[in-house]
Amino acid sequence: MLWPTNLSERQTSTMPKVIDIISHMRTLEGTFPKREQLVADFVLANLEQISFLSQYKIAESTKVSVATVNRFCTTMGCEGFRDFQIRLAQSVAVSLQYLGGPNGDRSESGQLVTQVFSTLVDTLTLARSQLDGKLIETATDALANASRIAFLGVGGGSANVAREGANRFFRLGIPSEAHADGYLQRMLASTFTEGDVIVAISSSGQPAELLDSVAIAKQYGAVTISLTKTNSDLAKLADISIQIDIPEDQDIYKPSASRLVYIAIVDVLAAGAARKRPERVKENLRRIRTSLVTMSEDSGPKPIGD
Amino acid sequence: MLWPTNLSERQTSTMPKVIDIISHMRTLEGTFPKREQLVADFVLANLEQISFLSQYKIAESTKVSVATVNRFCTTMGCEGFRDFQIRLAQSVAVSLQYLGGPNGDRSESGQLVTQVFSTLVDTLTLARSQLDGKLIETATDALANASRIAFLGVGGGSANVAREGANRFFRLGIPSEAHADGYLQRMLASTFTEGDVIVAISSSGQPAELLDSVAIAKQYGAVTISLTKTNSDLAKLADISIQIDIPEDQDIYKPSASRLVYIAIVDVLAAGAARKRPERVKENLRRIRTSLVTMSEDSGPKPIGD
DNA sequence: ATACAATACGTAAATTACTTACATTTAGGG
DNA sequence: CCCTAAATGTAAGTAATTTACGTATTGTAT
Repeated sequence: MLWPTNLSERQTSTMPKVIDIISHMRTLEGTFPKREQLVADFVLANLEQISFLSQYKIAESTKVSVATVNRFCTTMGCEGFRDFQIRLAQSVAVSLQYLGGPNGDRSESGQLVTQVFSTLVDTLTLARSQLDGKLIETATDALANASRIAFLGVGGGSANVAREGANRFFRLGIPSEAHADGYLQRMLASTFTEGDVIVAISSSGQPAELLDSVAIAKQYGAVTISLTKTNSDLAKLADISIQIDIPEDQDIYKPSASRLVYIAIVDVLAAGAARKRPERVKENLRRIRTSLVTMSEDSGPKPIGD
Repeated sequence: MLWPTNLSERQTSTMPKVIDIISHMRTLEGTFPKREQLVADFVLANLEQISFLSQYKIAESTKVSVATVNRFCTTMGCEGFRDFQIRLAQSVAVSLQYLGGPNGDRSESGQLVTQVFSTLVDTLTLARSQLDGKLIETATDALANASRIAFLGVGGGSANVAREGANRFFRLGIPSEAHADGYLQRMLASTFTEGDVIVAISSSGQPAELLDSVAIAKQYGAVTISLTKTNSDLAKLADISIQIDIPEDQDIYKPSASRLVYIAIVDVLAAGAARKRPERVKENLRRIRTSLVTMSEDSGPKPIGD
């Protein structure tokens, strides 16, 4: 067996990787017994359908016996037909993913969509691998207990991330604001003190406004969190530095995915902080929803705040 | 049946979409009958194992009858348990692919990160399957040839998406602005005319400000694009409607992923428009970069505008 | 060429798993 | 408190998979 099939046996730490059964099949191509080879050919020719067929149907189509189909599966290293079917389904799903999705949209704009989304997902994956659970823990702790939070960002992208942050956190009942202007940032920072939190966001980690603001706030006892590039000046300066290294796409026609990643991280922080203060959050969300309900007749569960 | 299971019947051209069963399950979260909900919870908690379990094992673990497990599958829109198993395997494979395999970080915050990122990836996948290449083509055409563009959004989330849009498109050399205020929106709309484009963004598709603004702009000959919920009022009103159906997570501690999807779609539009006017884009990006370089010594390739 | 061994294959029985019909319980509304 | 409809469990029925065993085929050594 390649993979534990029942819960009690399963290892939670190192689950074996999904072996790409399609490649495996191609590797074994030619080494199969004659009739099994027929099955292999048929499978390769009908990858997308196989998973929804029964052994009988396959046996019928290939003119071999059911047992041969079954044997083919064990030859492939699977437990039996069932196991094979599932593994194949997984391989196929992954392969289709690369081919631009099951909708088979091979048009130019379809590919554009695929390209942008793939980049985003890849970048998200990359970012996740760089996130340290403990650091997130520390950051959410600070945020959940903050008496107020300021999100600072400079330039179009980061400023928007900052706004998202403020938007998320005020819903948790923590006074939150976002600022994009350097002078305001510095002024604000100097009013921050113990119990307050500054979150500085910058993909370059260099803007002087941010560096100044963080230094000022720190000096007055506020906790400073940075969301920025690994080893940048900003990362070195802040108390808690969430550092992310994202390859900026050189294709100037492709928007950079980094701000999306930043927003995702802000999401994580907000979700984490929310769990640490459940009562207040519930009440606040209820109030916000109530205030919105009067604006439209539909009161069902819907995105809070559009 | 959602998908033809035998070869003779199959259509090769328009294979039905692989519905992302995980997202679908999250959509239905809370609407299941009590015992079926138990099954749903179990499935979500053991995504990677389920496909290798039998109905019995699942029934046993969740303390419900086999029949209930089966019913759960049909409630999910599947043919039966088999069908469900395969579909789930596919969804899981795709998700795992992106998440780089089972995550080793089993700490609470590690799981938090995984959860947020998984949801994002799932939602992105789901959204992509709903995007129609032709529609995107039409939209990017209109945008690339616009003499000016206004991005309109109401409420924290959508307003930010609108800002992102403006931020992206002004870099392409197209005068772009974003507005979150209802009165400004209506006033602005009435100044729009042929050759101008309005992009209205709303996850509910109901705000009166947006409906009014779109109606006004349309009346004066501007092209109107909407980015909103399927079949909403806004979707019906706009000339070009990019319609997306995203399950809003019922877990109030988990931020909604929809705005991220909207930003992703704005990315797609920007990338598409950029390709249609390569010369102007290059020149504009060059100028923007030049203007930034003077602000910091480092002139290497870096995210344009932080 | 022939006999022997080993592998390949099919048939059918046994087992396992899935599905459905029906009876019972539970929850909501008058 | 009763009635109805939905939800659930039980158990019978059906389909699918796996296994055991016997036959056929292939290869090899004499």
